[in-house]
Amino acid sequence: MAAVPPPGAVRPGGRTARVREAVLQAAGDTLAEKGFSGLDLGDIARLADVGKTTVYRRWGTPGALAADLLKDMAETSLPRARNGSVAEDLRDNARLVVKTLTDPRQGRLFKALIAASLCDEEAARALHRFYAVRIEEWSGCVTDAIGRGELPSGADPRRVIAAVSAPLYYALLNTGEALDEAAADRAAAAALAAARAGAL
Amino acid sequence: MAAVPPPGAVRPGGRTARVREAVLQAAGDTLAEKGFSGLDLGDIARLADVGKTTVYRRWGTPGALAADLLKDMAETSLPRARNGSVAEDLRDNARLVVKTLTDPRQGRLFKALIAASLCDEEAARALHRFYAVRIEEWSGCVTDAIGRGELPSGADPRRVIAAVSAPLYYALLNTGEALDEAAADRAAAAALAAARAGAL
DNA sequence: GCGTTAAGGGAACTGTGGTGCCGATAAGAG
DNA sequence: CTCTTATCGGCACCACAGTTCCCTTAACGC
Repeated sequence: MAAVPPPGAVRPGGRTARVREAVLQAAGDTLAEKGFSGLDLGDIARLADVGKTTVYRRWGTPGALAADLLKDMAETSLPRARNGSVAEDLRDNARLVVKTLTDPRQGRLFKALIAASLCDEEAARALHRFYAVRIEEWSGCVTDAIGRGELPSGADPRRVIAAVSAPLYYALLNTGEALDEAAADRAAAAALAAARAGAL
Repeated sequence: MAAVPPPGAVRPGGRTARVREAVLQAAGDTLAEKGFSGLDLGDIARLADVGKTTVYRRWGTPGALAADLLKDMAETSLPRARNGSVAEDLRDNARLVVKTLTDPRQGRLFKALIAASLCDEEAARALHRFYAVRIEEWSGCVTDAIGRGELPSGADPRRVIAAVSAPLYYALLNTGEALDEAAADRAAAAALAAARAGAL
């Protein structure tokens, strides 16, 4: 059982890195444009101007490619808000989520990545990791609020942040309802009310 | 522009109906077992003991087949709870959702159908319709509660019901967190607190 | 630099998912 | 019951996604 290193792991620099970058770029564009079911590795190779064999060897399946894209996305982080009040911080978070999900490219990309996570176990792990990172980044807002006495000390920071996003994703995925600023503000207010009541 | 009726629409009875039933049954089984990406129309034909040509002619794509399954599912409705208190009704709803999503067959099936809705426009419409129906069925709990004075009259029944499910689906799809009875009770309590505070 | 070999890329091959064709069967109108 | 024709189903066909083979290029350890 000699551990066979996956292709690209031994000499990850130079050309290998350039290939990965070009492929992930093409994958993001294609996912945003055609969705997960339109992610064909042959197309990606042509679009990234890379050998078809290379794409099949390094990624193998659309799911694995989506998973790698998610790993890449999890590394670039956005700074959270620091308004000095939870109400405003949560509202900013909700509006950011809505802005992302309604953006023509980002919204379609996120849908496609969720689809990927539902079709591929590896992509699912990468997606969960991605959201864990994003939630962690914003949970400081809640920790600070507890410190300021704005929220009960029993409140779970990650659950509060998750509670803000949840209804927005539910609208996106399940009901298909419109995502606008009013929806964002409602989501933030609901999460805040639940947190204040000690339900989170 | 003579409207060409889709195959199966002119003589929907007898054999045609039996074929549809067998195909939808096979589609449900396959979606639950292999997910949306494993939904191959050729396999379905073999499993349902039906001509391959027939499946391709009537449904054409995995997405359209999933959409038809969703239409079928939207027709069979489950009765809502009537405990006499919103808190209990919402808790029952949350527990039902968790029970469904953690059931080995149902949980996988729902994931697969959501994946289908993210890959196919028609399946997306069918899924949104499905949830609209399910939410409508339970919104009576909230309407009744408003009548009893348990909730402010401004509360939107469908939004309250959606708020119960949202964190559970968020856990299922985005974070991958465990779905247990505690999570259900928390979701119900949070929705209730938000509704009482007038945030919904 | 140099040499080793990991990684890339071109081209030919193949299994199979999806289609077209056409005769067989039975739904539904009268 | 009879007739019309919608729908089913078997078979042959084909385009192409995914693989294999092997040569070329360039990482990176020394």
